[in-house]
Amino acid sequence: MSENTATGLPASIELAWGFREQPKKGPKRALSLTEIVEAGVTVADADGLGSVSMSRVAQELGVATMSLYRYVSAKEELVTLMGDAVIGPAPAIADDENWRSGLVRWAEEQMAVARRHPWSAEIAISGPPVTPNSVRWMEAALRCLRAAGLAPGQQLGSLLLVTQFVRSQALLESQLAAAMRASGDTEETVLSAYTRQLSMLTGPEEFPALHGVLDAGVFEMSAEGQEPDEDFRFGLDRILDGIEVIVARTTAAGTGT
Amino acid sequence: MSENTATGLPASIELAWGFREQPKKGPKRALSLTEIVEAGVTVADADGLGSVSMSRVAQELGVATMSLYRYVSAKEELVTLMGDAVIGPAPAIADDENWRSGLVRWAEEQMAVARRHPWSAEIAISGPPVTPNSVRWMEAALRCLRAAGLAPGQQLGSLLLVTQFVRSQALLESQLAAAMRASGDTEETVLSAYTRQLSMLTGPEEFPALHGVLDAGVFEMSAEGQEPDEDFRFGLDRILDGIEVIVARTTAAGTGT
DNA sequence: TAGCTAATGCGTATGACATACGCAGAGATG
DNA sequence: CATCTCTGCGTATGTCATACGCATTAGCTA
Repeated sequence: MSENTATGLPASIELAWGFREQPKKGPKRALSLTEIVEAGVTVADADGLGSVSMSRVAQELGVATMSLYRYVSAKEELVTLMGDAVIGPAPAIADDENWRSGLVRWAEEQMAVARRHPWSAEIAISGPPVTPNSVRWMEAALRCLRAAGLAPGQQLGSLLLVTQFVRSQALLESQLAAAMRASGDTEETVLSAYTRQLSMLTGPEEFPALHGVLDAGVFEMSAEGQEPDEDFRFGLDRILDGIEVIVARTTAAGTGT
Repeated sequence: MSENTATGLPASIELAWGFREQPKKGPKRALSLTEIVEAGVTVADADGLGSVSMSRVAQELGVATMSLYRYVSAKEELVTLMGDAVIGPAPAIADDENWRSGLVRWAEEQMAVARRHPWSAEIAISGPPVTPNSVRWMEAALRCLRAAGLAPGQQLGSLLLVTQFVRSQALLESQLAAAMRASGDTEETVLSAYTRQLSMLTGPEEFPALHGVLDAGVFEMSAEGQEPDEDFRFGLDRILDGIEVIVARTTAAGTGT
């Protein structure tokens, strides 16, 4: 609602960047932003993002609920900062690193984080990245894409593609895990339940392609697959193949003609 | 929590599929699921998904809040069905249609829906599609991918890629529109504000690739671009290029060897 | 050293909201 | 007519985010 600062960003975000010295006047602050964010992460790790409430986080810290609002102006800011905290610093990208392997590493590390903190994929995106670590990750990916020779607009478009893919894949995994936890069943059982549901709801005549997939036992397969990463790698490779097509085109145009 | 039905799906979902005849005994139902879902859509179209509450929807229909729970066992079900209602029936895919142009049409029509109901992109994905129209859309896309000669697992993986991309693109657009509405500024202003924020927070030495993009005025460009679809088409083409790579590989292997 | 004043932690209060529970009436079946 | 199921819905509960204001703290000034 109100532009709090010079950048137009919430004070807590600027604080996370290290701007905004604390004033000299009043009593010392009993907490720090980092402490609060860490407490939020602890709660989310333990009981999921749904259990993160202002009062729960305050309780975790042994302070009153309203005290948190001296550090964060809304819950959404807390959650955003929690997301920033768990991705951590971006992977280092060497200048001479192959763009594709760099992006693979980028995506894999991001995925690893998401597996460590499944709730992080549930955080609703409320705007472009403005938080320190997420901007650092952005920089890392852009370095790869720039090295690949893409134009700025293409870099941004490609980055979006990769990020969103990792995100959605992580969300999928986390939902599968949640369904397993809720039902107490194995991954295989949960997936085959889905197959059964679709089979009961749809006829093979009206839904031939769907039944083609169901009959192939795809969902069961995905459980038996040695590599849990198989789906992830497939999607990632598809996206990178797609990017490679224009990389090749751009390079050819720049070199050949 | 409880498996209500034979399929294990909530009663309202089965109802949406046309299963589950209404019982003969009690009073006639005053409402229908469709009516309720339409009322929800009306509210969301008018004031956004955030304004959809059980009481608000009930008010829209002139009934009491709790009455809705005779048709829907939780708000989440309502929202899921609202999402299903707005995507509507899937586009028809001719059997001899080129897989790629079929998917382009599929994605464009889905995007058109999302632009008509921006809130639909905000709906949290809580599991695989089980709702009638969304399964029909799934079928439509699978037909294209099957026609392309992909294996079932590849079909599913590719479908995921396209869906999630459309979804995230729609969400991005809707958030941009929301930011414009909130600030009263133009698209150009909102985007250049973001550029300014990043410029103030990051130094060109630490963030060379980022500044490369910022200096190119990418965000401003995207506002001046004649085609608002430009970003959408870029990402979509990238994904389809990526799919095409394995289509070609598969076809070559099947035909040549 | 005695204020002055900004900043702090936090108690209280408000207003949404989802939803459990149970009742009174409807209406088909026996 | 009696019964039993299903209806709409009033009431109540518990959770939450957050606005507001007060008492307290502690650096700065005189």
